[in-house]
Amino acid sequence: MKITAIKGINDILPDEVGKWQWVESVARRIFANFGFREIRIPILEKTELFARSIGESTDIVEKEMYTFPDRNRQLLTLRPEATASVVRAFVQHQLHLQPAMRKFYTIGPMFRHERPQKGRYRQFHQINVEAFIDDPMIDAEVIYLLLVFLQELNIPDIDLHINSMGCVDCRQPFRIALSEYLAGVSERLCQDCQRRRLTNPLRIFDCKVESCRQLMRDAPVLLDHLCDDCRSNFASVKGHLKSLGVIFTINPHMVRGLDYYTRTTFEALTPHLGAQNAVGGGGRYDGLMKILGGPDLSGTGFAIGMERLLLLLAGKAGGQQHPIRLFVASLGAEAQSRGFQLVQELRFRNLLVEMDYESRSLKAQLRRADKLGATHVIIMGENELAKGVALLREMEVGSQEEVPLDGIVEKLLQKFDLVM
RNA sequence: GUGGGUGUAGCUCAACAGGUCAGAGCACCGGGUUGUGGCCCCGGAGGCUGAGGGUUCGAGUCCCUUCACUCACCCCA
Repeated sequence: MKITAIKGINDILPDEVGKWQWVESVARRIFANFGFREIRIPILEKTELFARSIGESTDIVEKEMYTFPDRNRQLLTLRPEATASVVRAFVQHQLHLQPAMRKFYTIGPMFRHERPQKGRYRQFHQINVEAFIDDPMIDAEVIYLLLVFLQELNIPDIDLHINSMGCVDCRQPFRIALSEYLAGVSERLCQDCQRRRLTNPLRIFDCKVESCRQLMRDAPVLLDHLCDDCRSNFASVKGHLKSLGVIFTINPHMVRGLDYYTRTTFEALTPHLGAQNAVGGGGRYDGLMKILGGPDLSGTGFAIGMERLLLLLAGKAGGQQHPIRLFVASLGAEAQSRGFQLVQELRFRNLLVEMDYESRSLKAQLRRADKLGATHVIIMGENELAKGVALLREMEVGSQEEVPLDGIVEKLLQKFDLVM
């Protein structure tokens, strides 16, 4: 029985890594322009952190977390999302005392024990952005940043949906109104929604069953029940978005999976992800930091699914491996040893060089050099060694010239413009 | 957790209704040039056809079990 990777937890092979690095570098560049600073948070946290932040009765906490006791019998969890950790770190290090430290991003793996499918894996990667500033302007900025980033990557057909989830004050009366409505139509809901009605009524807005959708068309909507503060806050966010030329759809039925969202929520949707439709999503969370024992600062953030992003990028060129520049081919033990030394010295001097470690035919070595994309090859055999030279072959044209071994390193560095 | 699809060489896939069916292309290795790449030609290596059991004279092909992958439901990035 061969040991394989765990279901839904995949290797990223060298040929794909270029794309990952490219996406990450674009993210770092743009986020930096927007004043966000990278923060690196642990992959493992105390289970309590997620239970308290995400919400005890969410699917994530109830059945999707990788949770286990460590050797001291403390319950630990592989993070299913990043926001809780960023907030925890912010609170733990008292970063609110440094007013210039309010905007963060982080990139890394998350874990959820779900059945894998297209665009959904048990270990998946997110790019997260969080800003702890209480102003509708920051909501608009964060949304704008998400769109700018996706645009920079040339992701096609992105549709931005926004909604407001209100605050504790307006959500409570609304829940009651919704529950009353649902109780009235309960028998006409699908099986799943019958269950949702009691566990998470808001989710019924997400149901794909046509009959449920019809019923929900007449259901009360949170947007109509916003309190004055929330209403004007939402208006302000929309105003700022418009001022930035952002095109959006107000989707009063959009529901997000984590309990901590308040007021502004948003998703970047695409039709190209199979059963999935969100590449990125996020929103504002008012009470989270206080729940986690910190100051009462609100936050706004989003998460982008890396794998989903890469699916949308598939087929497009993205970050190639640097082709090597020089290949050193040698014939005979003596020459091979000299070649080995030459290769290491050139590498030390910052040149991308490769060689063949099995003593193969010159033909085989040149073939390898070609495969690796070398523009030049040094050929060293007994004949050359005896004359105290090496051959420098230009692959493109197939010409070669003799180069004295004496001072060959400097000569090559000059050739590749690497002399200091 | 539930349902559908698929499992044949490293990769992508063939093999009519069970009977030379274990193959092709790419990749890999070697030769064509006693020491010279890409194109071309020739050759080679590589698979107990996911695993186990059953039906049959005979199974990659049919049946059962199991595992894996995949898509979808659920849920979410």
